Amino acid sequence: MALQAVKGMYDILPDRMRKFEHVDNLFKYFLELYGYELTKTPIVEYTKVFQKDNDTSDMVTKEMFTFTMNHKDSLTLRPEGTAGIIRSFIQNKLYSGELPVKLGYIGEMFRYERPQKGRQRQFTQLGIEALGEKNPLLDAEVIALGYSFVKTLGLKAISVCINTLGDNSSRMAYRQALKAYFEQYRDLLCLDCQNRLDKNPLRILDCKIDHDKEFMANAPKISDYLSAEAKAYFDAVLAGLDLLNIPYVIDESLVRGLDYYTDTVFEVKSTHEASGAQSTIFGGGRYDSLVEEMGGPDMSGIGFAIGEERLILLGEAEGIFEEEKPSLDVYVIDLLASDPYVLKVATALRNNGYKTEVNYKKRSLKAQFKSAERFKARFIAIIGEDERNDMTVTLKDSLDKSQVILRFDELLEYLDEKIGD
RNA sequence: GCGGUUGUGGUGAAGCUGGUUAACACACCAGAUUGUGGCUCUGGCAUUCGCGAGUUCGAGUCUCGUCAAUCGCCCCA
Repeated sequence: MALQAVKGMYDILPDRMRKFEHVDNLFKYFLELYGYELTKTPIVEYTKVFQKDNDTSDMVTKEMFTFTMNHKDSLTLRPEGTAGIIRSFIQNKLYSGELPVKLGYIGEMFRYERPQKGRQRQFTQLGIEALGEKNPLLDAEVIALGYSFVKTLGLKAISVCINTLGDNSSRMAYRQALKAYFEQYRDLLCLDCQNRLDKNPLRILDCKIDHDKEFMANAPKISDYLSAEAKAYFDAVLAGLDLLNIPYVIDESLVRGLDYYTDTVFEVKSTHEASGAQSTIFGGGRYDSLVEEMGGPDMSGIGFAIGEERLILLGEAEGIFEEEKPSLDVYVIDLLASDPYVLKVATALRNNGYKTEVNYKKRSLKAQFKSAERFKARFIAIIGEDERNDMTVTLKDSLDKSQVILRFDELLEYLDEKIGD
């Protein structure tokens, strides 16, 4: 069988790569604006890094690329960015300096899931984590960073959903209440939800099948189980968003997949039809206990991760990218079939900052002109026997089709005048 | 892990109830035009229909399997 890429993993070819570059650059700009520093952690971690005690999410139980090397440690291709960053934060004792520590990352993540639109087995996340400070204004600021990044990129059809899970004790109490409530209706729940009832009752709330059933309406609400502090905290986050003019929707069924979140959780979704079943562009939230659980100091953190492929998919649907391949300054036509003088000219051009392409192939002048056109070359330099012998270049301007013969040492000066800024 | 749909050249695709030379268009290459881009014209470009079996005198067309893509469920960025 012919060789092919692994299922769910895709090549990023030049046309698409330009879009990734564009998105990456804007993201890096926002990191700078908000004082986050770019970091890189390994793609592979010990499996323990991703396995929390009493974690019930499917992602951790069955959707990871996990393997064992030399019958020793179990390793896992990272399914998300936060755990690795926190491991690094603890291992490198970053908590001993100025707080919060604000880190950003761009990297590949791996999840063993069935691929579909907006879901790949290898995908890229752009993320940030702010560690070591718990303040509702910081929460608002983190959301603001992501929101304005996505807005500045050019996406229009987006909506910010936010919720609070309360602190650990609020959350526990709520979870118990939900479980008790749904237990009464166990037989009425769909099969998936009967399963969720034991594993993760919060997830029942946003089940698509059971959503409209009668007993849903009276299910306990998180807002009734929040401690006074948790309630005040959430209100302060919302006030922060109001202040920043960020529109949001409070969604009490928003619980997020990973179990470590406490207090603020949020998701930014696309409302564009092209998003298919995967409409979440980015999501994140605050985690009070994760750092400590992983062996670090008792510090809270907050972060989010953006799915870059999804972002690009939507960007394409909303037409925010320039499709044009970058143009060339000069295309050098070689009529002599690989004469060193041709390379000398091309190199001189490149050394002076002109994007230059050379034809090395032996083919007709006509074919070379067509090639130059495909590259969208502004100038076409023709080198044949006469030019080589006289150390000149025939230069044709593709805009007005005018043509001049220049001595080699005049060429750069001429171009500087024509296109140099 | 579960379900639906699809799979013909570089691309978009035609191919009727199985009948033997796999349309057409674009792109690409060459030439007409041996130093000039467009147009036009001429010619070239799938030993073969994702892959493997089977049914048949005969399979791109039917059956099974397999791989892949795609959409949805689950889960999630």
